[in-house]
Amino acid sequence: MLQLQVIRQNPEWVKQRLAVKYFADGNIVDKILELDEQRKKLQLEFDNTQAKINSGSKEIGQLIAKGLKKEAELKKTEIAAIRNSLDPISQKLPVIEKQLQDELVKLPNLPSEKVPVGKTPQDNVVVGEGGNKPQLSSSSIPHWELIKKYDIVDFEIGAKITGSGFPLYKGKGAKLQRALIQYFLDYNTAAGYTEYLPPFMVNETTAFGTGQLPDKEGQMYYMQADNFYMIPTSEVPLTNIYRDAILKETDLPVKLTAYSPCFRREAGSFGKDVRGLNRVHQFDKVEIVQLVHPDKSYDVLEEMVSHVERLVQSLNLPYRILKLCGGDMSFASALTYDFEVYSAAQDKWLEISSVSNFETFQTNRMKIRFKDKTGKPQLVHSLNGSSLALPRILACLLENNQSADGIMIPTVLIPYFGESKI
RNA sequence: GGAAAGAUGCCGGAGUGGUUGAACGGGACGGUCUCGAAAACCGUUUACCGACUUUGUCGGUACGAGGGUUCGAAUCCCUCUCUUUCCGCCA
Repeated sequence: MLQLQVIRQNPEWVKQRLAVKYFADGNIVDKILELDEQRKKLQLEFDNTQAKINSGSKEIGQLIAKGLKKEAELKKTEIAAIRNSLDPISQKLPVIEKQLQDELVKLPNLPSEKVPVGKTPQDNVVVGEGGNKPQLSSSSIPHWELIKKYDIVDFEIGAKITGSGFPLYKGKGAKLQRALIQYFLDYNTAAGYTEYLPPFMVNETTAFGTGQLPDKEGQMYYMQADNFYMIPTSEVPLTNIYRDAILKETDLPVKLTAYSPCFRREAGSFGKDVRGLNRVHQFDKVEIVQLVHPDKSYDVLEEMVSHVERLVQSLNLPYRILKLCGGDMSFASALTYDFEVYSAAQDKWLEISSVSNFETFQTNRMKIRFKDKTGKPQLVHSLNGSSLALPRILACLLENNQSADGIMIPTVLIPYFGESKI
């Protein structure tokens, strides 16, 4: 959620920045300013009337204390009349406030000045790459065939148990997941991130805090009986740990990491992009989150990108880093880098991490603040990134490392996996 | 799932209708003292909204959340949420 203050101060600039994200409805900005004016006017009226009631009530108390019953009764009817005049205001005020809020949450975050102009994924800018694309033999096969060959992931039984898109990992497949999770977590904690294991279901307030609600209900699994949502990423519970908190400046940066399964309905996805492990309803991911001083968030973003880059490098996968253009960015982000690994048997780049700076967009919703040097509370900046998402990593490992001898496990994973190949 | 108790400021904890934004204690911060520190003493210490003569003054809101009674509610009533203890069930 954008800060009202920012919109007030420079509405035209806000509209310009929104246009970079191809958010066309600039009228919302004007509507917000208008509602804000109305709200202020009502607020003033309310405050003044309430002040009269408060001082009048105090007088009544004093009159009663002096035993001046008659005068007190007189005053009572006087105040009651003022009270009645307050009713229409106190009914109208929350309505306007709600309208203002409803408009405010419709606006996406403003893209940073660093965001490349562009509308589609073709306009994203490659800012880094590494690793070598493997030369596979003609007999090489895609991962959805490899998992059958080695009997390590079973989609049919997953579908039998739950439905399509719920893979069942088996044997060495299951163990490799565990190895990857543990390796990723160890890597993150070694860099100073505190490990958490959060709840996998969250309430409405929490889902609102990170921007999943409103409007993205359809992407989350929902437990009607309890009004809970299955988390689409552990970013949601992790960032909400600090909802409504006022931190000390010396507490920053706050660095959090967690493993969790992620649940996504992926309503509307279809076609060959969803084959095998490319797109599933439940997958495992290790996430990193940071809450930082506003002056430092863009440095921290770069630091998180290189943190993830070193992790990808350690797995010996060919990768590239994209800076997303305005049109391809998510609702809440101010600047996003995507990591993609090259899946050789599919001849395709697969997204395995997305690292973003949200500036105050999330923290304004959650009211995560710190006290600056003057003692005033100020919103912190929030950032997060995948470090890393597992299924596509697995797909690439299987495809790129296939050989006549089996699938070769990257050296860094051998201590966790216990073997050098599948 | 059943029963009981409870939810107050950074923390502990008073407060059952009228200067209580909140006693008392602790913490934190500032000061005095000291070579320095401890102790002692003095002082300060919430957030949000708004107005203005905008490093300040004033008004409003907030004692789990929402609603109600009243001239006036932390205090009375209703609903909900959460916590603790006991019982039941259970990995």
